[in-house]
Amino acid sequence: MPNSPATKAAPPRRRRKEARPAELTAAALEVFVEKGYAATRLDDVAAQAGVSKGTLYLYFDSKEALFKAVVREGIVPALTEGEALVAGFKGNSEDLLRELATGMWQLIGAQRIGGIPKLVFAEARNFPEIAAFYQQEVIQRGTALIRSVIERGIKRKEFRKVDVAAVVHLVMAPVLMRMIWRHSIDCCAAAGVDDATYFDEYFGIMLRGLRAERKAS
Amino acid sequence: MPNSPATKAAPPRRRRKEARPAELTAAALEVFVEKGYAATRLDDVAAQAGVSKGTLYLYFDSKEALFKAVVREGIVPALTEGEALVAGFKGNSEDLLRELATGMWQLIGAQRIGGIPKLVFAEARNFPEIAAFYQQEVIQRGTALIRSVIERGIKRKEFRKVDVAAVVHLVMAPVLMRMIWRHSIDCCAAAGVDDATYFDEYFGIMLRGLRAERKAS
DNA sequence: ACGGTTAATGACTGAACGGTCATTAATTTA
DNA sequence: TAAATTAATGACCGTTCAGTCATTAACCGT
Repeated sequence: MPNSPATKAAPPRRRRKEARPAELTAAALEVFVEKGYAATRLDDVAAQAGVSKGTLYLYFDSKEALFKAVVREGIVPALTEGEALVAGFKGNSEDLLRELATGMWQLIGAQRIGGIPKLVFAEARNFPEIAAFYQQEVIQRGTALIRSVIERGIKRKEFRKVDVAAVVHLVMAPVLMRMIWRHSIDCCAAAGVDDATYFDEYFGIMLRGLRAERKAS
Repeated sequence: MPNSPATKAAPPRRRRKEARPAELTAAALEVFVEKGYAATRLDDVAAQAGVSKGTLYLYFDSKEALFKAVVREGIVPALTEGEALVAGFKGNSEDLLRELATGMWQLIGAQRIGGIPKLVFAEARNFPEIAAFYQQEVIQRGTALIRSVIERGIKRKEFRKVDVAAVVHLVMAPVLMRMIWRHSIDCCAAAGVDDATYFDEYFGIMLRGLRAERKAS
């Protein structure tokens, strides 16, 4: 039994004004993804970060502000990166879609932050402020990004003519559902299908489904 | 001002032992879908059904029991119907998949009960009992149902050889995501795409993606 | 009409949680 | 080293909610 006799001796306070915000959003991400928004207790976030609840309120005005910070830090940069990829891409649109989806999966889906979309979908109704925020900062940019890829493919005659708005959602759905499964019923191994196989089949179906038919000469 | 002078006169009690359970599950469905599981207050469910909270506990042991009753009443019968469709189907597998997906959408997705999957995905982590229940009674049967259709198609050489487990999830994803959108960020009109268009494009891509390539003679 | 049965009620309990603020102590400055 | 500054604390408040139970009243048989 180390640390005797007072095992519960209060650890010394540390003043670390600079490092706190990042530590707190990291801790918050952990707990939000684990518990959801409403069910996250700020005491738990504080404990996870090794500080008291009071300290949390020193850096963030409210639970909502804390959540927004987590999203801005974890998702928005990935979107910016995706936009850059699309803007500068030279090859065919199939490859672009592949790279974009794969990149987004690696940056978001496969990370802890990949638990956030589930949370937002789940609790949007109960927290309209958060829904509006996420709509603006993530969904609008995300769908615009996919749309630009689909339209590029159609314009270059690599993809069939399809209803772009619908297809944008169809392309995103399997990726989003993969994130959702991973963070809900069967943690980390949705029905025993590994990521590689899942994405292989995803591209196999999606790209065959989008490909412009080769007109018999 | 009708009903004067005591506008707040307590409405008379009514004893309706037979009708209550169905009324209560209907009210519960409404509130669960609106608020989610944890955020649903049993007082609200009772109010929605026009009874007091005490009455609710007369018919259901707990919130959990109430929720299970809602699922058993609203989703399980649709699965049974789907199983019957597949078991007796004579045509080709493309048409079977079409009918199954369309039928499930009409029976579940387009109804209020279509809000339940979102809720389960969202809160499975926090309520393991409910996750296990839903896994057993819905997910297992649902995935088995889709799997049987995919396998049928491959066996009859109507579909390509694919990784069945992965494709089962890929086929379900767009339908599930449609339900989720509908009950979260943009209520009832996911990004301005109507159901008909969405499902047209869904089948267009999925079936093209699954179809066995016609070997050049 | 009246007494017995039981469906229905709603005030109450105990636990939980977001947010506050007076107090404490680490660090800096003089 | 002593005073000033401010980061950090945690007890506390008001509110919310699942579940309980003593009381009330609707219905039924006689």
